[in-house]
Amino acid sequence: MSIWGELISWYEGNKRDLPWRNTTDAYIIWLSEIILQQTRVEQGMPYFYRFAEKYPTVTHFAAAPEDDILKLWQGLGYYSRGRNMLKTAQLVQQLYGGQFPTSYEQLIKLKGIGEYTAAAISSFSANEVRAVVDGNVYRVLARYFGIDEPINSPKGKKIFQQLADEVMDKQRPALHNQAMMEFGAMLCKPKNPACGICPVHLGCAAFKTNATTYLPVKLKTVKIRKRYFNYLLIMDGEMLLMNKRGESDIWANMYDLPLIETEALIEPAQLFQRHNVKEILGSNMAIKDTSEVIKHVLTHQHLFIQFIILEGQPENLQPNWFYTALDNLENLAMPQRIFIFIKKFFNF
DNA sequence: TTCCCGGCAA
DNA sequence: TTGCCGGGAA
Repeated sequence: MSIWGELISWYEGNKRDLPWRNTTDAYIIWLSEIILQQTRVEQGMPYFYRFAEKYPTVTHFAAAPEDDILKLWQGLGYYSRGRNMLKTAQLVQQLYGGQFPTSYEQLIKLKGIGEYTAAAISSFSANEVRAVVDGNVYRVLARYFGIDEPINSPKGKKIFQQLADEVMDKQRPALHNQAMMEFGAMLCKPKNPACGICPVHLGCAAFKTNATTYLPVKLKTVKIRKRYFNYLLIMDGEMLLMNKRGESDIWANMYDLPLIETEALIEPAQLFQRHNVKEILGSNMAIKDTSEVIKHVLTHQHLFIQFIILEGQPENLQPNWFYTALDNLENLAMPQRIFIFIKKFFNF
């Protein structure tokens, strides 16, 4: 018995009775697996029943208009799943005469079927020895073996797939895969796992070291914010109007030029139509020139910077604005982009 | 209200 | 790598 024997016993005693678990019909299993991609069982269940009733075989499915599929899919999200299903159903109809394939190699070629789904269908319908690795399996393996390799890096994915293959109960692939996933969904949950009643907690690395909260490790996908910086270049005689930055944003406490940030790229002329800008600058300023838009890439933000050269004096200086002599510019700490522009502009 | 979760395709 | 979607938890 593999180390997961306990798990399979637990599964057999505690599994939910789900409709797609009582069949080896690859079409029905495919239907359920696609619906359950990125989707909770409770949410997918009613959809599964509707699809299975309306399209009892892949031949029925293949004959459906796309509009009907999408209508039935409505509310499930990730609508490309529905569109891909139709393509796959039609292909299965053509290539295999409506006999849904059960081998991993055939399945993986179909639209909307990736490694996970191919492993699931082939193991459930034909007991092919293919270890499924879904979100549940990542979690169970990371915790049980105490692996802190990120599960969403290419390297991590490879490691976890290999491990899953290695520890798989090869005598009963379908049962093993079901057990792993059910266990992850019911006991080894993302938050507050039920270690107290876990059948394998004694062998679990994360349980022993109290690390379930930290495993699995997932790389944060830093979402990049786009920001649009409109810098104003304003002179008073030989003095340049500068801005001292606050401490809550990038370039904290450094110096740059008076800045008007917008949610999108904007023409300087448009910018000056804005109520809040008018209020600060008044009506005595004219646009003399505008620089190219410079893209400045930071880890978590992309800045689109343009410099607007103005003539005249603003009516209201903001609290952090001040005039300084040009020969003092060398002494002020500025972001490199700003410094380069100013240096070039004043030719020093 | 925001955050987190999750397979596949391009 | 990023976009695709909706639901449930925080």
